[in-house]
Amino acid sequence: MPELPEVETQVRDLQFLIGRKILEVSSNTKKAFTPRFSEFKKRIENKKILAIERRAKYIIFTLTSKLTHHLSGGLTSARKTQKLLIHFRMTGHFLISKNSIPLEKSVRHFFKLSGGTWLQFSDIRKFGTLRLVSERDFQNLPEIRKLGAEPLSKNFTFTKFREIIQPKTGKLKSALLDQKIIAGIGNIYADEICFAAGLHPASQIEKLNPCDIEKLFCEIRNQLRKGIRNRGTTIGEFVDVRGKIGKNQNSLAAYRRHGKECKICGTILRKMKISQRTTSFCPKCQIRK
DNA sequence: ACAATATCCTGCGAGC
DNA sequence: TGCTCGCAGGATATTG
Repeated sequence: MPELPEVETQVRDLQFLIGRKILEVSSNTKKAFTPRFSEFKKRIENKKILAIERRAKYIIFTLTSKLTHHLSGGLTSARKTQKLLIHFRMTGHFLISKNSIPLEKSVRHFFKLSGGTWLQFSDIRKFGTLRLVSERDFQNLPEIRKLGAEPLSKNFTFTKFREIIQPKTGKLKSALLDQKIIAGIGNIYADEICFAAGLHPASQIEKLNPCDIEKLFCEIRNQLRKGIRNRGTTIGEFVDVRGKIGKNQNSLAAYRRHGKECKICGTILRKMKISQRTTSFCPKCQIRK
């Protein structure tokens, strides 16, 4: 499932589309759009892509919105921007093509761009969402406002992390998955972070000591960076915009490895449910606090 | 105020 | 072989 590293991999590869115009959009899964597809289409066509960025697991396209105003002096044109907000949820990803032939069976939406390029949105489970909002509405979107710290940003320091994690209670993995605390971590990287930090995913946060917090801080960043370096984790369907699978699945130590030997001590990894998510861990290497 | 549960959806692997 | 069933899961809406 696309988490921060997978979304980041796609965003970096899509940068060459900046400056292009969205000529036409079509879809066979119109439910995914906000506002409704007909309105979305009207508002997005003939707009230029100004920026492509990531926030948490969202891809944010900044688009031009050319408006004409009748002012006292005559006809002038004013520029405003709007944002296209995309969430891959479980199985979404973009693919680049030179024509409109679907590259995968599960391609749901097509964006015809200037320069003879098509952007295809593939999504097996149809959970992905595409939302177009004005710049002003974007600033007020609750799902964006509520997002927690960006773990790879400069201002995510150890002090900052300690401040946001210390007052929390409950299980460690639940906190790692909570987008309101730290944004971008999903089930794969949550298991990997707990394993690398040597902490049991069901540990109570309030029982973690300063050393545990520091290990966690380091491993949040290490594991996410490693995921990006490896161009994502492919378990099932994730590929980059050229259709190439990632490499991070080859070096996972915990995620979905229950029943297999621990790469450090050889103990058989166990599994349990935490926050409705399957969680794999080493009962010997990962201390439960 | 919070936590637990249902919801969306398709593909895959297990079991018979 | 071919069916059914359970499971996988991010975020949100709903219920307790």
